[in-house]
Amino acid sequence: MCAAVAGVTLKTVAKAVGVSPSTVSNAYNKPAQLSAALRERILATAAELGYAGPDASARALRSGHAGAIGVLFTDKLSYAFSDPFAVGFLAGLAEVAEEFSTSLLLMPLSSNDPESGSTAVQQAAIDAAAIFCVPHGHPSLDILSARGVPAASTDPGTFTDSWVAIDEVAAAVELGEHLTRLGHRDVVVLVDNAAASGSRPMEMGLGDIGSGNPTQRLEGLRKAMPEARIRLVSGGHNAFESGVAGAGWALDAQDRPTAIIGLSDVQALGALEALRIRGLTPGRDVTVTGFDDIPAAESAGLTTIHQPIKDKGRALGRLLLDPTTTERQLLLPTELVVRSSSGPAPKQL
Amino acid sequence: MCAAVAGVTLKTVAKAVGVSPSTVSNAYNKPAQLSAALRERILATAAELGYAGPDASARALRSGHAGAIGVLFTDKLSYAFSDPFAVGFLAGLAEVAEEFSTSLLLMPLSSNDPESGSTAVQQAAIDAAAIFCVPHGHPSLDILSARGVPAASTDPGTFTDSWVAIDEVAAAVELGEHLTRLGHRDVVVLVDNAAASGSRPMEMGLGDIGSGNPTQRLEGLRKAMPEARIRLVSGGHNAFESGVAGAGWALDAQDRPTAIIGLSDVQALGALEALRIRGLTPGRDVTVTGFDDIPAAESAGLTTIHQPIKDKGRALGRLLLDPTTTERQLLLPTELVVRSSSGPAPKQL
DNA sequence: AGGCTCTTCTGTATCGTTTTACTAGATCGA
DNA sequence: TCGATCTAGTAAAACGATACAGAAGAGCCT
Repeated sequence: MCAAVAGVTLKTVAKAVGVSPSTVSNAYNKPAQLSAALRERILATAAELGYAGPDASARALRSGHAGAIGVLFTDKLSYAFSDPFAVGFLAGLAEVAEEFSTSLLLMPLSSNDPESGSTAVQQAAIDAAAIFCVPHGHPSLDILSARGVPAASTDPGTFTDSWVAIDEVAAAVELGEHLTRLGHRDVVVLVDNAAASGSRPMEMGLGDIGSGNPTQRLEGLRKAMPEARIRLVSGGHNAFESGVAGAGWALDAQDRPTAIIGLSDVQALGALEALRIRGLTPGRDVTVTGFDDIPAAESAGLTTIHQPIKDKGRALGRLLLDPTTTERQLLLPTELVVRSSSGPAPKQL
Repeated sequence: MCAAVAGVTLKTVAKAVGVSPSTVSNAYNKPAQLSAALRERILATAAELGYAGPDASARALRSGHAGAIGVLFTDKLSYAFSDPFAVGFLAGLAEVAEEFSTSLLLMPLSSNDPESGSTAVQQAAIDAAAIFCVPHGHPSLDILSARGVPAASTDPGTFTDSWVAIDEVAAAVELGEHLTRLGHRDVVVLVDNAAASGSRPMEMGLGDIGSGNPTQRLEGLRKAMPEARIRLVSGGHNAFESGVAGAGWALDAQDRPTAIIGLSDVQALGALEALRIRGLTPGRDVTVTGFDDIPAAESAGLTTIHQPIKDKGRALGRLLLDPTTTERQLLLPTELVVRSSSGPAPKQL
């Protein structure tokens, strides 16, 4: 009830009750080790003195575990929350974390000097780390790997060999084949690129794509659409607005593509908005497809690749927290979901 | 690069280089305190030995701050992510956290025995805590308050006197007046109630409502609709599905209300879905309103109360992290946003 | 009574840092 | 040349808890 009084430690309480510090510690951590009566007395005295229970940092130091797992996110932490895909992953992860009464530590990715120990990834007291769609070669990954905390990733290509992923290439092939069947031979792919942020949308080269998911999805598309012209366009980082901008650019260009492929659903939804603004009908005038199948994709009628994102979070959580987990590498199933936003390519003039 | 080698501490490095531990510590924390050459040498040796930088827990213990702020969420952590309102708040909070290179520690609310020190709220090493829509009287609040960490809440009624809130009553009055003007005299309010979860939707008394936002919003409604019959219905915890269920129950009842008021947008959106299923048109057959104005509310044409949720997160973050902040109590503006889901009450037969 | 196990509690070392006060030598203005 | 001010570094004491090895006493069996 009453607020903690500064300077009151376990030792203070021990002295007040007249027992050893170990006993007080046990009162909190191993109730079985001491008589109920004494425990009662200790807790009462503690309350009286304004002692709020063992200090978290001290406990973490001595006992060697922090009761929290770190989460490393794509790009800016604040963007992460704008993508329902990421949020779905978090929800799954949180579910498992709750089960093990472990907290989730969301760490901002530092683009700082990796040598200064001041980055969150360095500072964070965590028992393990979940890596969510962090581009290969990001400095924070090096720091994390150097720290030696157990880690699991959503990407098989990260330093750790614990991961939960989908077969990105195969999924993209499935989508590409769908588009090929519909006769699309000229497509624009909306990619995430922080560099294009703020400035106007621009066409990208393969080198501008962060390795990881994006490259693999592109690889699959190329494989399934060997005869198509595939252009890469970015309207900024992964977000709805970037989709609007990037797709808008493509639609207004001289040679309008017959299909626009968002590498994520948020971008694809942005593309749908760009169509709407221009009075174009998705699936008839221009085909739009996404990736991930976030909830909003369904009501928007977006053709996309479904992946069980919440399960991904759950599985990753288990990998980190559940010692009985044996499979360290999981490939989750995906499925092409065809909705109204994709249709046959209009005959070219 | 190479993974951390267990057992290598700051001391080991110090011995290897032939300097004192303090100097090694300084090499990481206060580069200005030692010659660049020596620092270089220390860092090199550290890398060679597989030392990954100062241990986070030890640093936290000794220096007294953890580099993280805790976030206490409504109900289950995993539900939190299903409400875009909560997610928006988090995004704002994350923005500020990033600025101060501080991590966000999401803690599952324990419904456990508050005496066992095993709850996340107890264990967490945090410098401060953000309290987001936690119902009054929740045990975790007591624990938190007892720990004596600086805290800020989205609710003026919590133990701390730092808060960022909206005038809930006034907002509800505005909404209620809108409905009164439209002639609604028989309304159902969809409330959050974990107890109704799983079971069938049910009518609630005032006592079943968690104190905090919900009570105040109700108070405002009553004030603005003095002549109306107001029923409370819950389809479970705060979620889309509960809205579908609760609204469905109300719509199928003998005496159908002319308006359904979701105490949150997610519930209201669920209500819209319930209307859709039954072939009813929102705003004509039945009026539906929400609270919060999440992004999806706009495209759904939902009449609702807009509040700057991301700003709320940002402001709360500042309250916790920015020492130059002086105003400890902030009231953010709200605005009634009228869209197509509200319309005049149909003439009663 | 002697030996055995249980229960309940004690003391102390230790976890890996950062902090504080302090020192030896260099630099400098007068 | 003298004291004052800086610089680059050291030594030892915290920080607040938990782990570990034991010890005193109770209870039980033979």
